[in-house]
Amino acid sequence: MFTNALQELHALLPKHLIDTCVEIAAPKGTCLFTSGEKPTHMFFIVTGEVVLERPGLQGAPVILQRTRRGFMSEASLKSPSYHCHGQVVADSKIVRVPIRALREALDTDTAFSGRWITMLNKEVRRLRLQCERLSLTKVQARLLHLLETEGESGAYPIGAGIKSMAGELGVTHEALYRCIYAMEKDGALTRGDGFLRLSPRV
Amino acid sequence: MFTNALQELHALLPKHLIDTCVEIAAPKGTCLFTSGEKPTHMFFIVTGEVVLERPGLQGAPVILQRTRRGFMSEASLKSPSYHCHGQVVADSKIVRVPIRALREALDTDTAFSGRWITMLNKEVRRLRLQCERLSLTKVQARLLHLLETEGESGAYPIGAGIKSMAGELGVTHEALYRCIYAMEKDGALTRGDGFLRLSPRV
DNA sequence: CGTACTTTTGAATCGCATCAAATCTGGTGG
DNA sequence: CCACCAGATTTGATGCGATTCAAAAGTACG
Repeated sequence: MFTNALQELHALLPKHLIDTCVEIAAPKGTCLFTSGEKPTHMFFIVTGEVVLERPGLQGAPVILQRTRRGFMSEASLKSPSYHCHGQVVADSKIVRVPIRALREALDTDTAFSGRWITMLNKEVRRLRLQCERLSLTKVQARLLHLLETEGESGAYPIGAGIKSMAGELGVTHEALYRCIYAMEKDGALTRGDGFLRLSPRV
Repeated sequence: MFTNALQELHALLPKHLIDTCVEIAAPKGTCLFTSGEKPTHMFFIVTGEVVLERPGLQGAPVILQRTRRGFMSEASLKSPSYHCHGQVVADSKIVRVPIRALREALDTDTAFSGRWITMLNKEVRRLRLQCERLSLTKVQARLLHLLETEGESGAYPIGAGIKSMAGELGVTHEALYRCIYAMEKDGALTRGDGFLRLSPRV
């Protein structure tokens, strides 16, 4: 649809909101927000990678969302406080939109709120796919599901590394490495240019 | 917030939309819609239980969502076709809202679209929790997570049975039975009245 | 060159899926 | 009222696959 993430943002937001946006460079390791904090901005990822995470019940952080493009934590639009951390895991370019102006625009501009609802619908569907994926028991099944549903004709960017992918898939990085290796050996998969590519079915 | 699901619906929808709603009784086994079909209505579950499911890659159906109250498949609002099945798994009372009127109301009534966005935000958060839950590896951890996040102070309705719960948790029913039994024996859990109850920490 | 991190390989263990079967349950019809 | 059936529930045994712990090799960066 859009070759460029910024185009997408411009198509979504009304013009007067765009003027209030600030583009920031967020190096890996930056914390955009932490749990409990009051949201003042919405973050739109242009390039790079950001994860939403929560300290897990047993200690290990759980990744709730991994975003390489698009809004992060849309759900916090009307929340008085964040319920998770926003952590930058790869050098990123991010557009910051003041949340108050955004809320006002949503209240007055019906065309905009329609587009916003469309975006949320997309996110809901994406999350349902992720749930479906996580309910698969085998690593290979999850990886195939990821490549088939999120990849562009079977090509999926590795992004911030296999470890980060493993987290998103809900498996250990060792298991994912072994799975990728086995599938490469089978010829079901190739790796290169920072992409995983499904081999076309013969 | 609302003791009654219908109150919730009335608070959400504008009055003129309520008049277009039809309440239907859907016995267990009813299929509300199937994949590929064009959405003409939105379904609001008043009582009972409905699941969104998709035929899994390996055959076994995958449960994407289990709703006992509230809108089902909100994400299909603007979709030309459903991407999953809506299956009634317990005798249910359901309100059917014509999707066209709903769309028109969202386009013109900003207060309503604001409430709709709030609802979608809640759904996004719920789905993220589900992802978090499914990324836990042990059955007991998933069950605890479910009771802690979705239960009312640790009490969670079993609803349409353990098998249905097992599907939602992404585990086999045998594993869940065994887990519940073990936790009951430990005194961490009690069962009764169709509820699972977490024992208060001593 | 050293440090920190990712990637990779190895081996042991454990929990869950799987298959099988018995029991229990509610509902139906004779 | 009982026989019967379909489904849910429960228990048992087995094997696989992922986790886990450990450690080596590779890589980026100052």
